[in-house]
Amino acid sequence: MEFTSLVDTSLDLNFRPLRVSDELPKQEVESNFIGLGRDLVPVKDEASNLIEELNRVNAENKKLTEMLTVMCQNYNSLRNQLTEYMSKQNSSTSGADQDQNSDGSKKIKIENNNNNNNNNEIVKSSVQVLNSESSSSDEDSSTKKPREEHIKTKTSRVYMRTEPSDTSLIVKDGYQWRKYGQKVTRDNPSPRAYFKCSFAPTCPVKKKVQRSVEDQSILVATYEGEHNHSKVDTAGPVTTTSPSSRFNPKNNTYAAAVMPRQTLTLDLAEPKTLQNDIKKVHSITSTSSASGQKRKSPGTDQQQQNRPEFQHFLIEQMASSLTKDPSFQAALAAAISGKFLQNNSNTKDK
DNA sequence: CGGTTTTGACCCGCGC
DNA sequence: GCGCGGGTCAAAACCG
Repeated sequence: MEFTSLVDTSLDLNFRPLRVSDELPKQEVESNFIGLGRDLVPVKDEASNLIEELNRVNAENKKLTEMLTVMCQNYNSLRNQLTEYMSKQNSSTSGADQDQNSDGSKKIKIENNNNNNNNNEIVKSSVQVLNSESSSSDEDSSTKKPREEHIKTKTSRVYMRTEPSDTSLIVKDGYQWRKYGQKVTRDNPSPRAYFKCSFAPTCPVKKKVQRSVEDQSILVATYEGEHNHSKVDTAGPVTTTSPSSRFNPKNNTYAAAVMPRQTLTLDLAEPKTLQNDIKKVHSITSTSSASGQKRKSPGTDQQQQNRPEFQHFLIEQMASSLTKDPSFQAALAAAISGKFLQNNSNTKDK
């Protein structure tokens, strides 16, 4: 299982002008645009907008870097666990006992623990892969299904933290669902909701959502099957409260206009790519940064910006801003969990 | 008016 | 055969 297939998430960072910042001397900003022959007052506004934008982009860069680090750590951890499991599987054909869950089904359970104290919505995401020949657990069972479907059905589970006050059983995963039933089960006082993909019967995917017995604030979503279509482009599932980061659930991207008419796509397919994309962000922001400071000492600033320390700082700034954006976190989490599911299905097919 | 949600009824497998 | 429990159906209610 490669991370590339796991997370094919792109970022589109759609930045909007922010609040006015007084950190940069106004004169510098003004002087930058005098040469453009513009009126002073509009230039002032535009310049301050650019500065705001720059500051915000820097902050987001930092956030993104932090988030990337955490993601990479989690990914490595997940891959190690998977590798370990695979090697166990290969070394012993009868070694399934230790991998069996209490319900008897053979599963891979990879947990991705909540990394820190920020407001991540997804506390942990786990992927459970049922062996094609194995029976399903009580939770995962679709006992009435024909055997063939049993073999084909991919089951995965996603854990998502919700607000304690939020009583809805809605898991934002980028797909559109239609609820077709709700039931109170014996082992859990919380009702279990049953959803079908809105594209049913074309798309056979179902999901069950129920609150965790241990922690009522955690929603456990169990997915069965795999989508035969792309994500629905609805604002609902991954609504971002901040217009600055517009998430597109169709392709798991964040749309970003870093600079006016400049759209940037961050491909989260793999850490290396991500790093490169962050650098793209940086290079764009560097450009805007340069335009804001060029006047004073163009050459010096250019050199300054080319310094790795400065680049790193900018990256950190942007990443920081991104990772502290709850809407971005939610969208990213949804995208990743969605990709986990997809990858899970694809892996099973092979 | 069409799509979605709600909810009681029904179906089916399983254990006794 | 019966009861139990999970899953699904489908009519009514709801909503935009």
